[in-house]
Amino acid sequence: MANTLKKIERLKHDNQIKEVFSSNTRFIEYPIRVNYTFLSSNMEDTTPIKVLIGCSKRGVKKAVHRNKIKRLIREVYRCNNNTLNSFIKESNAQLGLSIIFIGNEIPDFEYINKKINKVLVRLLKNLSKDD
RNA sequence: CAGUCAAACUGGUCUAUCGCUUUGCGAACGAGUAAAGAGGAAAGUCCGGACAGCGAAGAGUAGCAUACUUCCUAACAGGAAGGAGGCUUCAUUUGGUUGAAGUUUACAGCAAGUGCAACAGAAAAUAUACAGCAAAUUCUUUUUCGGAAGAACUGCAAUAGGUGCAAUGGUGUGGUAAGAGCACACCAGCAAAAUUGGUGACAGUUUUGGCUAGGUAAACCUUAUGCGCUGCAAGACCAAGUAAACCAGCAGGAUAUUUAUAUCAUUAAGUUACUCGCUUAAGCUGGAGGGUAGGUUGCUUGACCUUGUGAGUGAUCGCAAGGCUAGAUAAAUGAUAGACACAUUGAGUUAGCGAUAACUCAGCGUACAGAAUCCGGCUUAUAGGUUUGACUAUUUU
RNA sequence: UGGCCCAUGGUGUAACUGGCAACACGUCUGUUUUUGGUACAGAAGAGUCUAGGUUCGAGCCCUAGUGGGCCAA
Repeated sequence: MANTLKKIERLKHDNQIKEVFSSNTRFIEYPIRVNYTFLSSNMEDTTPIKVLIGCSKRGVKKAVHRNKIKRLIREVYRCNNNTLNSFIKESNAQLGLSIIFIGNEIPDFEYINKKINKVLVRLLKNLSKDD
């Protein structure tokens, strides 16, 4: 299965975003904060994970740098989301996920790679516990 | 030859793998395939427009902006060319006297009104007081009997009484008791008129006038000119459901009559900041349907770009040929690896008397910065490269 | 996207129409006390967010920037 991240796999709708942020399931793996929840079912849309990637304006001032960070996170997530994807598919639900960068400095690829992998492992563990 | 500053232009290239957005093909929002995909400032949001809506679509006031002239432009607080002033340098002169070059100026009005000016200074705008000068007159003292000194009264008008950022034209002569543009000469400067040149700002010349008019408008203000307000989160459309808002029917205060119209009054609502003005309504029943959330559209062919050519000192404009060049929306234009290019640091080799240059290897680095309706400007940021100008230092021949 | 406001000792605020940057709390030193607090006496600590301009002279006026906050939807 190819590592893709299309428009449909992004978390966009206002209500869904509110749903994700109002739930209490979250953790911080500095400099990344993760919120996640299972979304209420939607018949038309069957993508297993909906992801939102963000970066606060307070920490990083320049728009160029924010763009850069978001692109890095997106790239790493895209390359490593296979196991999570298949896991969710088996449980036949829809996961809403938000990944937000809360650091102050501009990271490089290696750092982000390490962090995101850690995050995904931790997320899997948490989800399997809930089941 | 190097460095610094200023201005203008430019703003890395290629390959592989894995991806993203839009559009075309495709029955298909899937798979596949082809094409395209961020700047000179996309930034700040400081001006000006296009485009769109609002007001029963009017008037006045307030408010805001601009400020030498002419031109350019869709428009501008932008630009071009010029005028005037300031500053610097050089030359020149008895002398900032004259000229040249460069640079710079929010450059209408304080000879409309009002206000302000700490400290210092007699005085900060008003002419008076203080200090000062002085003949005559009166008084006092003294005397060498000529006069002298002091006080009062009176006259004088400055600005050199030396403070201040700033001091009421300057020099000289006459004049007088003492003085004063009081008078005169020369110089500087002002106003008015005429005239010459220029589209004009303005410049030159002549005559007359009164002797002099202080600073500050980035103080209030005055004058002239311009501006209606709000902004693509504007606005339009889509399916579902329903309101204090809309439409229809019935009812409705006083007066008049032609009995459904007019006028008047009360209250309320809507009308861009305000005022006037304008519009509408008041209770009951029924109908039809807005906003908000979501989606679609607005959305990219345009005061467009490239090349050539003509007009103009120039900003700019005309003509011809060719081209289509982002359109996202919790927001695409990316990531990894490698090679080259450029800059810099260190080491080495070669050339050269030398400053240095060329080559090889290694390390580190490659600016500012990311479209959000679209254009024209301005401002600010910017590694390296190229060009031009100014300044500084130094080497070699 | 559009609009509005603010920045002054360590902290919170003043400074009127441009003319010596003030106050409180805090800090430090001394006195009082067996010691600490309280009280009393005194001292230090800014050049007003940054850079230009106007002015004889800017915290104040003008221009540009930096940082922070607020509002509409």
